[in-house]
Amino acid sequence: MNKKSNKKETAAPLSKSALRRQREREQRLETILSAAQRLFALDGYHKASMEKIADAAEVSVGTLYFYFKNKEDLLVKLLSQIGFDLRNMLGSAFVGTDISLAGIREAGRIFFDDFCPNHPESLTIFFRESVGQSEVVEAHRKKIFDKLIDDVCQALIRVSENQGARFQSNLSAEVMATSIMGMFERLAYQYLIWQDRSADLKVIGQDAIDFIIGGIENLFR
Amino acid sequence: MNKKSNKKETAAPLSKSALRRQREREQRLETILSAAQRLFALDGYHKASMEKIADAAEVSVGTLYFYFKNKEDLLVKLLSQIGFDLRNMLGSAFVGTDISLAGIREAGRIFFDDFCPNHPESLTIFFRESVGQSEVVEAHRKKIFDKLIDDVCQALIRVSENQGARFQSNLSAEVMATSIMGMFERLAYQYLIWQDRSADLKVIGQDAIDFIIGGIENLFR
Amino acid sequence: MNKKSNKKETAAPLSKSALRRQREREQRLETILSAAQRLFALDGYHKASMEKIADAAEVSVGTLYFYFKNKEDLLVKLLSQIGFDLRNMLGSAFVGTDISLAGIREAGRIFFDDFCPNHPESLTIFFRESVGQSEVVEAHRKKIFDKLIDDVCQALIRVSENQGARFQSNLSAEVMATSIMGMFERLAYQYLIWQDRSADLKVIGQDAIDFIIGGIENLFR
Amino acid sequence: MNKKSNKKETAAPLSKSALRRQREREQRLETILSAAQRLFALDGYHKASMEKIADAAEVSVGTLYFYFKNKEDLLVKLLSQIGFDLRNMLGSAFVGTDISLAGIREAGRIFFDDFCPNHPESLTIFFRESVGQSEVVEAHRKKIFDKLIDDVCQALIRVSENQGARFQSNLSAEVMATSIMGMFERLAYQYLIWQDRSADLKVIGQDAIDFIIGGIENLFR
DNA sequence: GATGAATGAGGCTTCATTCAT
DNA sequence: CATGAATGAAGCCTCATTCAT
Repeated sequence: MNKKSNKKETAAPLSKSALRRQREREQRLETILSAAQRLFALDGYHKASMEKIADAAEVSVGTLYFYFKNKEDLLVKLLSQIGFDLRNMLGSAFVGTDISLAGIREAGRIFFDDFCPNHPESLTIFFRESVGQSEVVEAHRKKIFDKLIDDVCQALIRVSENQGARFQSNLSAEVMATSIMGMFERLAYQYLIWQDRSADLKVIGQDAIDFIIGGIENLFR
Repeated sequence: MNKKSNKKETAAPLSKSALRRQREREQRLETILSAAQRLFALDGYHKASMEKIADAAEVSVGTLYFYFKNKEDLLVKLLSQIGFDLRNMLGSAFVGTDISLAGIREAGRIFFDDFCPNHPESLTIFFRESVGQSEVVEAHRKKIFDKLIDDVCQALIRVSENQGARFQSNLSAEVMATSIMGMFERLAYQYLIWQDRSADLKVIGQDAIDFIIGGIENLFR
Repeated sequence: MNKKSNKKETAAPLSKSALRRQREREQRLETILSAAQRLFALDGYHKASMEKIADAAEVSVGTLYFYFKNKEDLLVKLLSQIGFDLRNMLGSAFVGTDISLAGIREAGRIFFDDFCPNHPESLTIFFRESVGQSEVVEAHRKKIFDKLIDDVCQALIRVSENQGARFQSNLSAEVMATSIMGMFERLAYQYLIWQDRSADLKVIGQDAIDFIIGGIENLFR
Repeated sequence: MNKKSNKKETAAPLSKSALRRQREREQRLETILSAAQRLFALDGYHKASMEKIADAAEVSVGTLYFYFKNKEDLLVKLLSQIGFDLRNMLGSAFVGTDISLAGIREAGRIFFDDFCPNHPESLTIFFRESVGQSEVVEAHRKKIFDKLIDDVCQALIRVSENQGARFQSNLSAEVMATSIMGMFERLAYQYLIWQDRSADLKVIGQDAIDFIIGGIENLFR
C-alpha cells in the first residue's frame, strides 16, 4: 500500500485546521458506523448494501472505502464498538462482586434494564447479524464473548475465594460464566429481537438473576 | 442393487415399483439434505452454492430444485429435521421430570453426552448458519426454539406442582426454560463449534446441569 | 430518483466537469439503447442476452444495470423512444389536416417514405419484438398506440367539423384511426419486416393512403 | 424417432380397437392443444411451461413430447388450427364477393360478430403470443397471413373485373388486402385483447366495413 | 404408449470493490 | 479527500428436453 507519508504528522502539536480535520474525520466515521448499525439491524447484514449504507450516511461509496477496508471491516469495527460498550457497562458491575453476589445482580440489572431497552440494534447485530458471516467476524465475536465470559469468570472466582468455597470442577467457573452469557443472549433474542416485550424485561431480568444466583450457590461445595 | 423380483407377487396398495420409486425418492432427498448439512456447516450457508451442494450430493442443480423450492427451502427443511431430532431426543427426558428433577438432569446428559458429539453439524446449522438469514428462516428457528422452550417449561411447571412450590413470577417458568436453552446453546457454541473440546463436554454438561438445578430451586418459594 | 441534493445544483450552473459528465452519461445511455435496438431487432428480444448487449455496447453487464433497472426496463425505454420518434414525425403532419385531408396524406407519406426506410429496426421492435413480452411492456405499447390513434382521431374529428359532416357512429373516428394504425402496422410488417420491399414502399404507401382517403369519405354522412 | 408406422395406411380396414385407439389419440391431441391454447393466451407463451400445460391437459410431460416434437411445434400446430379456422370462416364469404362487395361485408361481419366473441383466445395467440417467437413460428404466421390476404386479394380482383375497373397500381389489390387484414388485427387487439369491449364490436365492425368499402371504391379508376 | 424424475445449459441479476476525476 | 460510474465474478434459478421404467 502506498501511504504517502504526511510530513505534518511527524511535526509538532497539530495545527488548528489539522485538529478540526481530525474531529470531522471522527464524526464522519461515527456517522457511517451509526448508519451501518441501523441498516444491518433493520435489513440484515447481506441486504444492507454498501450503497444503501453510503446513502444513509450521506456519503459516497468511495468514502466508505476510505474509512473501512471493506464491508467485513465495517462489521468488525461495529462489533468492536458494541463489545466495548457492553463490557464498559457490565464490567464495573462485575468488578464489584463480593460474597453477596451483588455485582452479579447489578450486572444483570444493567443489562436487562439499561442496555436492552437502549441499545436493541447493538444486540441485534451482536447476537444475530454478525453470526456466521465469516471466519474473521466469528473470530471477533469469539474474542468479545471470551472477554465478557472472562469478566464474569473473574467475578465468580473472587466470590468463591471470599466464601472459601470451591468449585465442583476446575471448569465450573468458566462453564457458569458461559452459561450466564448464554442466558443473557437468548433472553434478549427471545424477548427483544423476536418479540418486543421490553416492558416485561425488568421482571424477566429479575427472574433470570435469581436463577443465576441459585445456580451459582449450588455449584459451591 | 437387489431389484430383481417377481412381478406376480405384487398385491398391495402400492405396486412394488411405486414403492421402490418412493423409497428412492426419499433416499435422494436424504442424500441432498445430508450433503447440504455438511456443506452449510463446513463452508457456511452463503459460501455453499447450490452447484457445490449438487456436486456433493452427486445430482444436478435441477434435481435440487425438483426436491426443494429454493435454497432457503433447503435450509428450512434441514432446520425442521434438526428441530425434530432435538425434540425427539430431549422431549422424552423432560417428560420424565418429577420432584427429583431427574428428567432435567437426563435431558442435559443426553444433550451434552449424546447429541453434541454425534451431531455437531446439526448444532452448527441450528446455532450458527441459520441465524439471521431471512425472515422465513428466522420464523422457523423461532418456532423450534419455542417448542423446545415449551417442553422445558412444561417440565418445570410439573415439578413446581409436585413440590407444591410456586414461582416467583408468572413468567418465571418461561424465563428459566429460555435460560436453559440459552445455556445449552452457548455452551455448545463455545465448546463444540468454536473450540473442539468435546472431550470436556461431559464435565461441562455436569456443571451446567448442577447450575440449572440450583437455579431452579432458588426460584421456588 | 433518490439523488441526494447536490450542493452544486443549488449553488450555480453546472461546472464544466459536471457538464461533461452528464454529456458522457447521456452518450453512454444512447450507446446502450442503440446496441439493444440493434440486437433486439436482429436476434429477437429473448435471444439477445444482457451479456451480448453489453458486449455490443462495449460496456460491462454491470453498467447496463446502472443505467436500466432490468432487461424489461431497457425494452420499455427503447419503446418510449420509438414512440416519441414516431409521434414526433407523424404528429405535426396530422395537425395540419384540414378539409383536403392533406395532413393525412402527408403523414402517410412520412411514414412510408421516411420512417420505414430509415428506422426499420425501430419498427421491428415496436411491431414485433415488444409484442406479448410482459404486462408492463404491453401497457407501454398500448399507451403509445393510444396516443398515435388519438392523434389521428383528432385530425379526423377536425376534418369532419370542417366539412360539416357527421360520423356514422360516435365510435367511427376512433375506429377509423385504429384502422389506419393497423394498416400502417401490417403493411410495414409485411413489406419491411417479413420481406424487404422497401423499394416498393412508395407505391404501397400511395395506395394505402388512397384507400384511407376513400374510406374516410365513405364514413361521412 | 417419431416415425408413425405406415402399415395402417396400406393395410385393410382398421380393426375396432385400432379405430378406438386412433379416436382416443385424436381426442388427447385435441385436449392438449386446447390446454395449451388456454395457457398461452392466459399466461403468455413463455410463462406457460410444458409442465403447466401437461398439468392442465391432465397428461404427463412425456406425453406432450409424444404428440409434439417440442414446445415450438405445439405453438405451430395451434397456429395452423387457428389459421384453418379463420380461413374456413372467412373464406366462403370472400368467395361470394361480387360487384356489390357483399362478400367483403359478410366476411367483416363474420369476423367481428362471430369469430371475435367466440374465439378470443385464438386471436390472442395469433395476434400476440405467436409474434416474434422464432423464425419457424414467424414463417408459419406469415404463411397464414399470406393465405388470408390472398383470399381477400382474389375477392378484390374479382370485384374489379366485374366492375370493369382497374386498380391504380398493380400492387393495389395486395395492398388493400393487407390493409384490411391489418385493420382486423388492430381492431381485435385494441377492443378485444387490450380492452374487453366485445359489446361494441358489432358497431365497430360496421364502421370498419364501411371504411373498407369506401377505401376500395376509391382505388378503382 | 405413458410417466415423471433428472438433466444442465444459459439467463438475469446483485453487489463488493476499484479508480479516474 | 470525496465522488460515483464502471466493473465482472459469482450466484440463483428456470425450463425445455430426455429416457429408463
